[in-house]
Amino acid sequence: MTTEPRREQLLNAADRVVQREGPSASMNAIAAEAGITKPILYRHFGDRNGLIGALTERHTAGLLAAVRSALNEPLERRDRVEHVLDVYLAAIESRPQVYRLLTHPEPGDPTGAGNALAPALRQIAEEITRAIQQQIDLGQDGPLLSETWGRSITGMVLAAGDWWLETRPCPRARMVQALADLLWGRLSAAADLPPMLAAPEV
Amino acid sequence: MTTEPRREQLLNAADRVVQREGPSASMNAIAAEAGITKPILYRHFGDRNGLIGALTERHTAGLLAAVRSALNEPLERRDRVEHVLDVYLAAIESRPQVYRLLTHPEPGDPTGAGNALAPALRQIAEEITRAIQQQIDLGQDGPLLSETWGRSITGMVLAAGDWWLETRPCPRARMVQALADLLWGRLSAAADLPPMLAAPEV
DNA sequence: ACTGTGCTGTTACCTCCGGTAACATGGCGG
DNA sequence: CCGCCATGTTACCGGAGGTAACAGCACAGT
Repeated sequence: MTTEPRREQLLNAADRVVQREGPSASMNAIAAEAGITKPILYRHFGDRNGLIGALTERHTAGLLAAVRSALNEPLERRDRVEHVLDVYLAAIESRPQVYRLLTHPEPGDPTGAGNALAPALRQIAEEITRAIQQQIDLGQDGPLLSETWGRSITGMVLAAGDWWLETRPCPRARMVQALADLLWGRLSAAADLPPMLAAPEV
Repeated sequence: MTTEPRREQLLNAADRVVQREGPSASMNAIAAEAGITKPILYRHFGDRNGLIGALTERHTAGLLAAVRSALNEPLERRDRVEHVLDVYLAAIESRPQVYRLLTHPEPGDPTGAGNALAPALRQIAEEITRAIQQQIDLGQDGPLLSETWGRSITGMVLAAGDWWLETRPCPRARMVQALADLLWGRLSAAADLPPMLAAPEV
């Protein structure tokens, strides 16, 4: 009963084919990779969402634990935030396909049809919310702000991380700085630029 | 040649059925709504992505123009940012289904397979980048920061907006404040809370 | 008046997907 | 020896996106 070895084998096969073909891999492909046929997969996982869910749960644990631990590191606040950002970026950098599975749930999901955030990201958002709530004094607006910010920061880092992975505009450390600077209000602190009155010629 | 009226009719039908059934509406359903059959749709739009693309382009224009104009409003920086946030939230509030279509491109898209941001959002991100670049003095890091922040802010507002639409935790104006506060570095400015040594026992 | 051209529309089909029903094995405890 | 249960199979269903081939119809040009 400890971990149901057959299930693990099937998940390993699914993992391989997802790494190779991306999250839209078909059930047939996964079954073939496992050397069997579809109905067995359905017996073990119910439906496709069950399989993908089991697959993501596997990887979510690690990412979530890493982020959570980073959120509780005993550092100055800025350093802690940078540490969290670095942990996330390092994670998605090390295994892009896996992270893509976690962060971009492809299929038409009838359950909660409009979620921007995949389950793994929702958990991260909740973790951030919790950390804000118990580490930072935001007065009576605390609950609303921390919830909003948890989602916001998650979405922000998701989008930024995707873009960074695609285009690699700078090393990771610099990206961490750029994101932390944004959260630290550098957007509001910087000086104005004189308005462009007309497009300069040439 | 001016606007190809037949195409417009078909897009109107597609619009109706998407409003009703969400972005995963089938080609058959759209054809039926238009009172015709599938091959005509394919003659006009090539494939499903073509149809959805044409449909989104229609609505993207409005949203993009609204955001762009808000970004160039002659206000104090904080007020300008709040204005942009309010414009976006008001837009997604007024027609959620349409904006779900714009912001969450459901299908397995082989083109640029990992984008967190739909085309409409990519354009918004670029708009924000441009605004930052020509309004704010960020020194030599300007280009990198503005690009990063453009994507980041877009992702942040996307995630926050989705969550807000789903759960409606507060009126729009308050949400605008919460997001602007985050961008203004309130996360870094707030006081520490004393560390919880152990879970209180009630 | 005839014919070509181009758009409108149809029916019928293909492939592939997620998912299921029904049946065939093989090991293992009573 | 007998169930029992998990393993595996083939064959199918409904519905998705997409295509081929054919049928009207309207309007130009000769």
